[in-house]
Amino acid sequence: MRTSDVSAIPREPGVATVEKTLSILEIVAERGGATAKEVSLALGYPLPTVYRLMQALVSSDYLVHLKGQRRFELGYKLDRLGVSLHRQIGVPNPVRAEIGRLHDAAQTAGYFAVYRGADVVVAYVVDSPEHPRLTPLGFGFHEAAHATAFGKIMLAGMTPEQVNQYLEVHGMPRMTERTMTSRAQLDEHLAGVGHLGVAWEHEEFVPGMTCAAVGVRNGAGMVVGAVAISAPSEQISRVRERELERYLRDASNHVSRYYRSGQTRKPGAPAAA
Amino acid sequence: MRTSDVSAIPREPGVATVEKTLSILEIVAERGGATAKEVSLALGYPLPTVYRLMQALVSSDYLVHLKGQRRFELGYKLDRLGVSLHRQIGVPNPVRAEIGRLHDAAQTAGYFAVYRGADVVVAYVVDSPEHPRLTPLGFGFHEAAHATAFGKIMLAGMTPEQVNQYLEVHGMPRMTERTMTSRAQLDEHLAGVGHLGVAWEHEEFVPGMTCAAVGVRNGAGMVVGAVAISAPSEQISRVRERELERYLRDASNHVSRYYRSGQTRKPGAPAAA
DNA sequence: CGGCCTTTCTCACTCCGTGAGAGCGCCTCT
DNA sequence: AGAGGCGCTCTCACGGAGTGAGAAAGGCCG
Repeated sequence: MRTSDVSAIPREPGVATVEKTLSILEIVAERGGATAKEVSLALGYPLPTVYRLMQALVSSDYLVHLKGQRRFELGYKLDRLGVSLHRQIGVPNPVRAEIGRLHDAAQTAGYFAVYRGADVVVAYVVDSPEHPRLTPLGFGFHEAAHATAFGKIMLAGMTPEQVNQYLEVHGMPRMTERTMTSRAQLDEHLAGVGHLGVAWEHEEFVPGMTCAAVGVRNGAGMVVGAVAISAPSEQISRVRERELERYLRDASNHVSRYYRSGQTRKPGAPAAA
Repeated sequence: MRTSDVSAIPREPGVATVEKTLSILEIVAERGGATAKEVSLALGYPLPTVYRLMQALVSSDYLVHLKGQRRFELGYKLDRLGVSLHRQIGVPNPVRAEIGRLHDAAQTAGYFAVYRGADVVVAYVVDSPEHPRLTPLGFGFHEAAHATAFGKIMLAGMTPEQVNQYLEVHGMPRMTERTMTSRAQLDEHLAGVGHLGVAWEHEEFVPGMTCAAVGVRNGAGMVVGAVAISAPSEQISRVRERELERYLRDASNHVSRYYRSGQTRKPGAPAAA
């Protein structure tokens, strides 16, 4: 929902046309297809402009024009780009399988997170109707590292400068009443996490939900990722915590072994399978 | 690639900026990430322009800037758009399962195709290392209906005017030496396909590969999609043909039953014109 | 056949994107 | 460490590209 208030908003010196074009794409995506008029109304752009931009998108295969139904829908190039993105983030199949095993064994949603540039990003998730993922924690989630279990593991694996930089960009927004929002508190917590090798997060991100994570390390011993689980807090007893930690360490060991064994990154060709 | 000579190229009156922006996106996708300079060189756009456009893409989350590695890679919004596209094409789970069963039973790659606007598009594929898909036939493939088995089924399910329109847009390009390229020949063939209820395609699309398809019908008896398989021609004996037809009809029956039973989220009627 | 909606076209204006060039800052090589 | 190279950003004046009102063309409906 973009407000098209031209006067008030301090327009970044971006390329206005690009922004308009992309917002059209997103409107069509949100609504599952839209007519030009709907877009025009929703975004406040004049009709001819909308048509021109949409035609540009159609001719590049980012949209298709369903003439019969007088609607625009998303085009096929978006699938290819999505696939490319997944290939760039590149979670190897053995790792996927390991997260699947974690999900099965722990009977919780299972996650795998990696660094990407200065960010911490969810790269793979396995869940099921009985054990669903935390709603915002899908592929590509890269916010609020201070309030998630895998985020803490990954922050603990960064240099102090990197942590500073991360927090400068993202801040420490309060997600729930338990979220840590003071830097001192977080630093102390991260020291503990680094010491124990496991991070717990009790309702600091979503009320009623608990997460835990363990780091994945490469041959040099550096944290390169994290395996994590999430579960309703009510299901987490002392015994259950021990059990989950065991599953996490187990998964982490297997994944770490994979990353140590060579095939770390960019194996050139996305090997079959 | 010279950018200097504007007069020679018959520029469509598209929005040039949009085109440039999207081509940047695609370069980054192809190469699995790129620096601004690489993009500038590859596309022949001046560096500042590339930076400006890339920053616009970054600020909309279509790209990310990995400052550490001085590279741009694809952003997370592309995943969401890809997911939206899949939702718009919307192959219901029971249908997916049926194609999976087709793959298992027939021991071939399995396909499901639907109408989308005036197009015929591959909506779902199940394959495996032993039985891989035909290389260009991935999700979103929508060309050369005259040379594919599912394309023939879907053309046979369209009105003559719809077929005319389709062929006007796409033509009948020769794919192999067996491709039908005359309209009369195709019409005759389609009549046979409509009569038999199954379409075969012997090396008309890719040399050495054979495909077959059977239509999926809704409650009104209209073709709304097609189930298909592909296999190396050398594996196709007379007996095997019979067997594959049986599997296809079986899959088609199950899928058709699903579409008759109500739950058709979209009335995938062949809407054209 | 006549209304209504979608889509395309035209055209003059002006605003927006453009791109050379300079300058800054980080990484690397010696 | 210093020097050099490279990646990245900013500025600014020019010019053409995008813009958007308006109207006309094309379809579908009753």
